[in-house]
Amino acid sequence: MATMTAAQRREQARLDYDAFIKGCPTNQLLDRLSDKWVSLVVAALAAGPMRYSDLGRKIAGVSPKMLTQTLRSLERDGILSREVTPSVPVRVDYELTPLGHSLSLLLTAVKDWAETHIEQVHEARERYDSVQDV
Amino acid sequence: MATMTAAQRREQARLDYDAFIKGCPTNQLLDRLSDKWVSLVVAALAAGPMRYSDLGRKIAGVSPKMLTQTLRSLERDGILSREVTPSVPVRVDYELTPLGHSLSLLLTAVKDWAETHIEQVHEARERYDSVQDV
DNA sequence: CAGCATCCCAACAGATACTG
DNA sequence: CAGTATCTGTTGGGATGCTG
Repeated sequence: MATMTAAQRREQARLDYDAFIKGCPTNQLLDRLSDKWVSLVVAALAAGPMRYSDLGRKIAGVSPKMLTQTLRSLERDGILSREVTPSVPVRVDYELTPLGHSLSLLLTAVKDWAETHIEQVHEARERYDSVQDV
Repeated sequence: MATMTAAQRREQARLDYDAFIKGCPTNQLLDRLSDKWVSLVVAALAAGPMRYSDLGRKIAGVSPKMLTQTLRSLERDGILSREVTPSVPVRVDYELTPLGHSLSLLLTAVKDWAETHIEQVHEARERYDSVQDV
C-alpha cells in the first residue's frame, strides 16, 4: 500500500527513529542523566564511598525502591561499584568507579553551564510570562 | 507529635528537598536536557533556522503536540526565538538564540563524553548481565 | 541493615480530530 | 500551515509489608 495516513507515516518514522535513538550514545547518556536520582547519587558519591543507608539519608526524600533501582542501574553501567561485607548485620558500600568519576566531571560541566546561564533563562521566563497577558 | 513514621519523615524530607531542587540551577538544567525532544530540537536548529513543519519532518516521530510543547518551553526559556510571518498560509520560523547556541555547545560536550565512554558502559553492561546467571 | 515483591495512583506522552 | 483541544494508554514513582 503506497498510501499511508499521516499517523501511519509518523508511526513508521517513529519505529525507524527509535532504532536510531537506541543506537545513539548521546541519547543513551542523556537518558541516564535525565533520571532524577542519578545525578544526586553520583554527586553524593563523588566525595567518597558511602553505605546504602547513608545514601538514603543524604539524598533526602528518596524511597528505598528508587534508591536501589538507581544504584543497580548505575552499577550495571559501570558507574559505581557495590561491595558487600557479609557481617551481621550486612553492610554494603557503594563507590564511584573511574568511569563514574569521569561522569561526575561531566556533571560538573553541566553545573558550570547552569550556574553561568541560569540567570538568563530566568530573565527570559519572566519576560515571556509577562507577555502572557490581557 | 514528635513521633513520625518513616514515611512521614521521608515525606517531610521530600518537601524540603523539592524546594531545594527547585532552586538548584543544575537540576533545572538537567530537567530541561532530560526531555527527549529538547536535545533533538536544539540539535536540529543548531544548523540554522527552521519552519515548524520542517522540524516536524526532520525530527521523525514527533507528534504536533509534543513539538509545539517543546518549542514553547524552549522559547520561554530563551533558548530559541519564534517568528511569525502573517502571510497566507501563515509561516513560522524558529531559530536558536545566542543562549541556545551556548546550550548546543554543552550538548556537544555531552555528545563527546558519550562517544568517548559509551563503549565502556556497554562493556560494563555485558559483564553485569553475564553474571545474571544460574 | 539492605533489599525485594506487590499494589496503586498520578503524570505525561501520544493519537485523533478540529480551527484560524 | 501551524497549531489547539480532548481523550486515552502507558509508565514510573511511591507506599507498604516481608525476607536474608
